[in-house]
Amino acid sequence: MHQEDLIRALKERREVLGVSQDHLAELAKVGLRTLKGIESGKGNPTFETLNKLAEVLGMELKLEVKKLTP
Amino acid sequence: MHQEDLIRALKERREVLGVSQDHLAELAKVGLRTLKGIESGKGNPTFETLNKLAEVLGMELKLEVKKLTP
DNA sequence: ACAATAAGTGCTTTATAATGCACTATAAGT
DNA sequence: ACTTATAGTGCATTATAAAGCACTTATTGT
Repeated sequence: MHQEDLIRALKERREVLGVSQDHLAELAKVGLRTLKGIESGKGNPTFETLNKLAEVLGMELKLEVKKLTP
Repeated sequence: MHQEDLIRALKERREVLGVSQDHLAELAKVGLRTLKGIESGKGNPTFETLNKLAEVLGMELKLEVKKLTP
């Protein structure tokens, strides 16, 4: 999953849940500026930051061996 | 996936492939010190660093909506 | 026991993620 | 047109990830 895709997934999930950046940042205990930066494609978030956001959004980060695409 | 689990998965995959930290760091274009730090549980890697390592190890990072565990 | 390979640690520097604040831009509703 | 809410941007500071270097443990093979 490339960075853009991951960010898109994050943002879409937030929007589906009808949560504002403001509110999400608060719930996930992430700086609002940080969340704004991530969603607007700037920067390179840390695992911890992504995990905090994912948690609140009912998502999870996974690291898996790639399946063959037959 | 918690940070420890993700790191364990990374390390196990490297060992299964029989690749040294040295070699993996070189292939993934990640500093050796950085990889050592990550595998020994220190720090909080960025998405980019994890992705570079995952790529070389034939793995991928995913962000998914959590499935219900019934 | 020794040598060789791999993994882990302490210290330092450099690059940059995280954060807050103030501002602008856009959209949605009245 | 004017609020109101939400999203995005610039700038500065602080915290910390990334990196290199030198060194210390394991671990493995002879």
